[in-house]
Amino acid sequence: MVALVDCNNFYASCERVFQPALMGRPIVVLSNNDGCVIARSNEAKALGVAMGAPWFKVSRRFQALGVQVFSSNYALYGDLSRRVMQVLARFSPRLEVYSIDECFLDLSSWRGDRTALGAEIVHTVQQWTGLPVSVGLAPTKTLAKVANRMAKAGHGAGGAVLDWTQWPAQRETLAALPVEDVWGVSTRWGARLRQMGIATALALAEANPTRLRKVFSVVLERTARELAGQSCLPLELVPPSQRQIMVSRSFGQRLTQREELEAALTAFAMRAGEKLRRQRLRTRVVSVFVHTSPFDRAASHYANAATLVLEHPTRDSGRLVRSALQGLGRIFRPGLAYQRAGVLLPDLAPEQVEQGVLFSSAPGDNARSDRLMDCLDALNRSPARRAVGYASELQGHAWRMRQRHKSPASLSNWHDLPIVHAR
DNA sequence: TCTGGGGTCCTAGGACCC
DNA sequence: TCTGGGGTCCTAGGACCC
Repeated sequence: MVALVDCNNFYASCERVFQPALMGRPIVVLSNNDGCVIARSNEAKALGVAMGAPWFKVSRRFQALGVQVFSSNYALYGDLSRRVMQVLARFSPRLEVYSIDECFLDLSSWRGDRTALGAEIVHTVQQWTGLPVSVGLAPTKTLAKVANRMAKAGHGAGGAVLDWTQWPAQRETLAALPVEDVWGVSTRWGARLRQMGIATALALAEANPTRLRKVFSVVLERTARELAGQSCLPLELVPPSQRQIMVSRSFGQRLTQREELEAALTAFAMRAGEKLRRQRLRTRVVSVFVHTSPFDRAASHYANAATLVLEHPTRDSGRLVRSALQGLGRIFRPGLAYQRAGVLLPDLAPEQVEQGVLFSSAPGDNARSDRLMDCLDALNRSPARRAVGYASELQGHAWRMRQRHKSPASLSNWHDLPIVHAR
């Protein structure tokens, strides 16, 4: 038995925690660079704001309707997410943090009233973090997703809680659920399934699993079996080690100068190094990519990547920066308007095990480099954020993203701490 | 003027091994 | 006329997730 706890309209709800006056009002949160709509409050959904809509195209219309807009504030969302997960861990030590706003809990050993437990989870998270959540209970993860969806729609017996095993209208619910709304089925597979006459979750649950595996893959077969009540996706209680690290951004404006791109890639490589070291990993490969905007009509689209295989795995930001700039040298074409770039570390290894190299001339990371990196990380940790870096980052700042509607970092910056006045 | 940023898994095919 | 049978590893591409 598994519970899926999912925060309602997470980013929008986070913005309300420190601005309660926004309760009941339509809110949207934008992607980096204030590009697209990536989260909407229920009120904004009701007004017809589409998920993924380019904000510059629809902002006039919706701001006239009173929609409040926010740039994304991941410092805030990440901190609130951590707090929610801490609360949930009190209810079951066996949990899988599935995403920034979702968590699966193993309740198979819970003997009490499950709906009551769900209601207590909803109440506690609300009271301790200020965030609304919904709970779906079911024998499989995929069905827990369905149950959560029903709970959010207000069908649950306990308000925001729905126990699938107690739900009298299972078949009707699955029959009314479009197949592409099932977890693990998106538009492409949905279209192909419809061609096969499988248009609803019920039809998928009753489809022949072997045929699904043959036509699609074992992934869809599992989804179908899960819908039919057979658990195929175990809880991942221990998060597996990360396989790759990526840092990439769209620029605040188009870049044409190589030095500007170098500045951006320096910052990205630095950030990648921080992520690498936080997880106690090294990388053997540094890949760098740039591209122009696919939406720019004037010029033809250019996208390219360069991959550098290092002689020794490294966790040294200096090495990452040098490799990234070297890679850029291979793919930079003058005269283009670059819109985005990134650094990818696709081949990670644990920090402490290192494969030796038989014919090696270059030195790998040494104790001195390790100490330097630890020192760098210590200096750059909050509150002295971004205290020390590499000089090539100073060659330009035009790449930095637009964030015209950002709320304060109320939980992660002393200067942004809310002040409560008492009388 | 302006269109996000991360990740994962699976499969097929090619290269290699004995 | 005719040329085996079993493996592994790696990568690219395509799908999915939030």
